[in-house]
Amino acid sequence: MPELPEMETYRQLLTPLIVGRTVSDVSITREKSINVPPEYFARMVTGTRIAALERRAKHLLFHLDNGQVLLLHLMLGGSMFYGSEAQKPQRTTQVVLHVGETALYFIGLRLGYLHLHAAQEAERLLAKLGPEPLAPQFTFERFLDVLAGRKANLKALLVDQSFLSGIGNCYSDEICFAAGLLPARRVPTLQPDEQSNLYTAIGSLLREAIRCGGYMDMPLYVGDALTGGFDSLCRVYDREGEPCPRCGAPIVKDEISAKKSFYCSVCQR
DNA sequence: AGTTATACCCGGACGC
DNA sequence: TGCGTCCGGGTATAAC
Repeated sequence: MPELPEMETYRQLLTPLIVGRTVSDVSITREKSINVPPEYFARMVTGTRIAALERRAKHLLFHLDNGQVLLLHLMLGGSMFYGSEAQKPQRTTQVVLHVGETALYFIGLRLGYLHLHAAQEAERLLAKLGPEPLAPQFTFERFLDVLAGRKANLKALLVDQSFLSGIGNCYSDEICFAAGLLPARRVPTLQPDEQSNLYTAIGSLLREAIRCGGYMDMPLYVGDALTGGFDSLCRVYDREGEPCPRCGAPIVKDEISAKKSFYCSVCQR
């Protein structure tokens, strides 16, 4: 499921391909994936220029030059493909934005969506998101501020979008492993050095994952060599029974706060 | 206020 | 192979 690094990878790869270009046509094959009548959606989007592409947590915002924004959330299983009809993978698409000869295909939007909003409205909808973990303003002091008073375990905390935005099930486990902390550890039990390790792990893990193109398996376009590079670098996520890369003990799969969780019971305390 | 339960949705995994 | 069943997962919302 796309999390912050996957959406950031999309943003980086997609920006030179579509920003500044005009949407020549729109196809909608699943009305539930959008939030307005298809005719209205098509009328508002067709002919507009994509002025900017912005990532906010796990969302991508397509800023149109008419003041409207396409707000994308891929949720589970959603993905995008950019290319020609012939190159497109054999998957049903829910929405297509045609850009000249090529098109941006939105695939696997089940719970995911591509919603049309006025820029101000999109802003309002995103207002409850917690801080961006990679923003320069997100200092260790700020981290301690948002940590204060929390009683939850690390798993529940890290995936809580109002605490920090952009982290999901995979990276919460990878962050806990990098910090040497069990996902079931509760915030009030964290020692000062553990708080510091956690903060450092959040930044380093997310940055590494972005550098490697995230862990999504489907390339954005033919010849895309970046997307998915982090998949083979995941230390614990979805690696039940495999040896811990640090100590060799088998990775444990557990359920914490109703979330699937993977960790090393030797390296993480 | 913070934490937990539930609905949403359907591709894909699984069983027969 | 083919059909049926069921699960997973992030988020909004409701309920403790």
